[in-house]
This record gives sequence, structure tokens and C-alpha cells, in this order.
Amino acid sequence: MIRLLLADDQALVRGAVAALLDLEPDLEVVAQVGRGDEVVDAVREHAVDVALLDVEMPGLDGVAAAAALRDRVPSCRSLIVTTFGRPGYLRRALDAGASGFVVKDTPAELLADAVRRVHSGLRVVDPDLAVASLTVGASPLTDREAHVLALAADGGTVAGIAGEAYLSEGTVRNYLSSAIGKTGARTRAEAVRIARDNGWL
Amino acid sequence: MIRLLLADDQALVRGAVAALLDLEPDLEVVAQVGRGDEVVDAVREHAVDVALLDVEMPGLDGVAAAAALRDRVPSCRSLIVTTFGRPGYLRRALDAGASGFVVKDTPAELLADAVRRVHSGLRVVDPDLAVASLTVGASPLTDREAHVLALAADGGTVAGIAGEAYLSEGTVRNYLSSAIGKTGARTRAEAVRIARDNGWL
DNA sequence: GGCCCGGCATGACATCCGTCATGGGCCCGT
DNA sequence: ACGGGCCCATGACGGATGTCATGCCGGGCC
Repeated sequence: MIRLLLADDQALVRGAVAALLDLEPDLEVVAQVGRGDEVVDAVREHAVDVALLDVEMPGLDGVAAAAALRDRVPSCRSLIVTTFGRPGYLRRALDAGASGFVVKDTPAELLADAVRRVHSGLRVVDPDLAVASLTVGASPLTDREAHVLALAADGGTVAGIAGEAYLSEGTVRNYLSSAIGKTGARTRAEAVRIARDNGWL
Repeated sequence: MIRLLLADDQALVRGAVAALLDLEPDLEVVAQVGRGDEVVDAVREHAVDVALLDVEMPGLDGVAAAAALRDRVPSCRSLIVTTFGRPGYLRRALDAGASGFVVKDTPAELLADAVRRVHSGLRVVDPDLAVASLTVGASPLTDREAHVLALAADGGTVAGIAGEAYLSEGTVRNYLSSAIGKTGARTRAEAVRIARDNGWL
């Protein structure tokens, strides 16, 4: 009997996936959480074998939760199950010690198999996404560039970003210009979009 | 026996919700589609009583699918089930003849009840969202303003937007300026974000 | 020790953007 | 018929933005 934890901020999806996996005779959902920072405690308490983690979650995102599990509960394997198949997500997930990466586009029948494979020590990776990840490559952005770009994401002005980041306005503009150049964008907003789509945020 | 259709672009979610609802003795999922423009045909073919529609779908969005159902298969009721609880979505969904509106944050146990209520002719609306919808009000944006703002969403330059919309650059700037003013934003990017969050796209 | 890269900053410049005034055409309600 | 709202456009102005050159500091790496 494989003991599972579900982490997803959407209660409906959580419950539905639980119903789906409980149909399998060898799988058992023993815990559900809606926040990333509740994962480690729940995994410990319920002796979880495999944790299914969404990426977009409040508190702690799924990739960070996978890293926390690797460090603090190494007996539990992580399977990332996410809406967005962004190349950067896959890379970071594997770096964080996740054993698998599945997008929510995949047919429901394959999820149980993915869980079993992860539990048996195999790696499960969406093949299309693996190719995309190799094609796109790692993020060309520097830490500060990514940070400033993230601050620019909600549409603030340069002065506002400079205030939030405790930087000079000129420096902010330099970072933005650099990020625009590296992403091949023509506007700061386009750079934000490209970086988002690639998972470089 | 209530006959259901599921429309969601994420196959995994579709299958999971189907598993969840098939647990109920009086509910039966008889069709699943991944595109909005396949809804009407599937509803007709399988004599569906209630259609569960996601908003974000390729082909035709869930709200438009609900409107199509109202016009062409009035015997079938629509229940919008969506990720984003945006006030404008609710308003447009009700205008399109949907009988219910549920966000994916709600507990899984309530979904079956929502389906039953919709089937019996009642309206089901998330109460928090109803309040937000009244507070926020309808979109202050004009058709063209919304259109131009949507084109600006992916970070293009004014010239690019003007080209796509067959408008003068000055006109584009006027519409953007007007949209910025109406949304209370300080930047075009911020106006895009606000309009998105409110479902004014 | 030299070299490169990243973080941080300043200054200057051309361009783009947001705003405002103004005008014309169209349709709708009264 | 008049007013008002939306659609489309032009022109001008100030400020914001993107780019470039340049500089200083610190930490790896050969």
C-alpha cells in the first residue's frame, strides 16, 4: 500500500485527485494540505511514501517543498503535478530533488502509474517538457535581474521598483535593460512575459 | 440519474472530477471534452442534464459555451467551475445563462450538491464572489479600450498594437490612457493586471 | 597577481509613453 | 433637434523608459 500526500491550493482539485487515486487498490491518500509550508509536517505525521506537489501554492511553492522534503524527510519521494509546463520549473524541480514531473494536461489514467514508478525509485518526466527544457536552456538572468523583473511584473514604475529593492533608479533601469536584452524582448512587459513562460521567475 | 458533461482543458482534472462525481449514486459523467467548441455537440449526443464548464478553454471559453447551450440546448443547465474567482467572470456567466458558478477553491464535498441544486432549477453562486461582484461593479472599459488593453497584455509596443488593431498610434495611446485612468492604474502594465484580476478582459 | 563576471552606481541621450486639447462622425435617447 | 457617449484621429508637451559608456568594488579562477 503506497501512502500518498496531496498538496494543492485548490480544494476541489485536491478532493477530485484523491477520489481518482483512491480507486486504485494499491494507493491510499492519507493526507491533504493546501499550503506548501504544511507539507513536511504532514508527511512526517502520516508516514507518507510519495508526495504529489503542485507548484503554485501559498506559503511555499511546490519546488521548495520538494527541496525541504529531500533535506528533512528523505524517505519520502516527490512528484510535481502542475498546471504550467514551463521548462524552468522542470529544471528547478529536478534540482530540488523531485523524482517526477507531470503536467495536468496528461490523461488521468497515467497518474497512478507515475506514482507507482516514482515510488519504486524511477524518475518520471514529461517527455515533451524534457525536450523543451533542453531547447530553452537555463535562465540567462542574473539573480538581481530576475528579482527586479519580478518586481516589475505587476506594472510598477521604475521609482517604485527602486524603492522596493533599495536600489538606485539608474541601476533598476540597467537591470531591466539587461533583462530585456537577454530575453530578446523589446519592452519590459514583454520580458516579464517571456521570463514567466519559461519559468525564470 | 443526473447525466453530466465535463469540459476542462486539463485532462487530469477532468478525469479526477469524473472520479469524484461518479462516487455519487445519483450522478453519472457521460461525456468529457477538452475544448469549448465541442460542448454543444457532446451535450446533444449524450442527452446531458448538467454541463460543468471551465472558463479557460481553447476554442470557446466556458462562458461562451454556456451561452451557446442556452440558445441551442435549453434543456441542459450550465455550471461554471473555474480556477479564478474574478467578479467579471461571474457577471458574464450569469448573463450568459449559467445556472451556477463555483470556484475550484471550494471543498470537493460541495460540488455534488451544487450539481444537484443546479439540476433542480436552483441557482448556485459562491457568496464571497457575489459580494465582490457587487462591490467591484461592471467593467468601466469600453469595447475598444478592453480590446486595445488585451493587445497590450503581452508587452507589445504601441506601434505593434496599432498595427494589429488597424488603428492610429495616437488612438491607441488615447485608449490606453483612458483605460489607465478608468482602472486607477499608473502604468499600462498595471492597468492590464487590474483588468485581468477583475475579469474585464 | 591579472582577468572576468556580477552587483551597484552615475550621467547623457534618443525614443517612447501618458496626458491633454481639439475636432469630426456616428448612433441613441429624450 | 439637441445633447451625450463612443469611435477615430491629429498634434504637442513633459516625463518616463531603454540604451550606452564609464566607473568602482568584491569574489572566483587560472
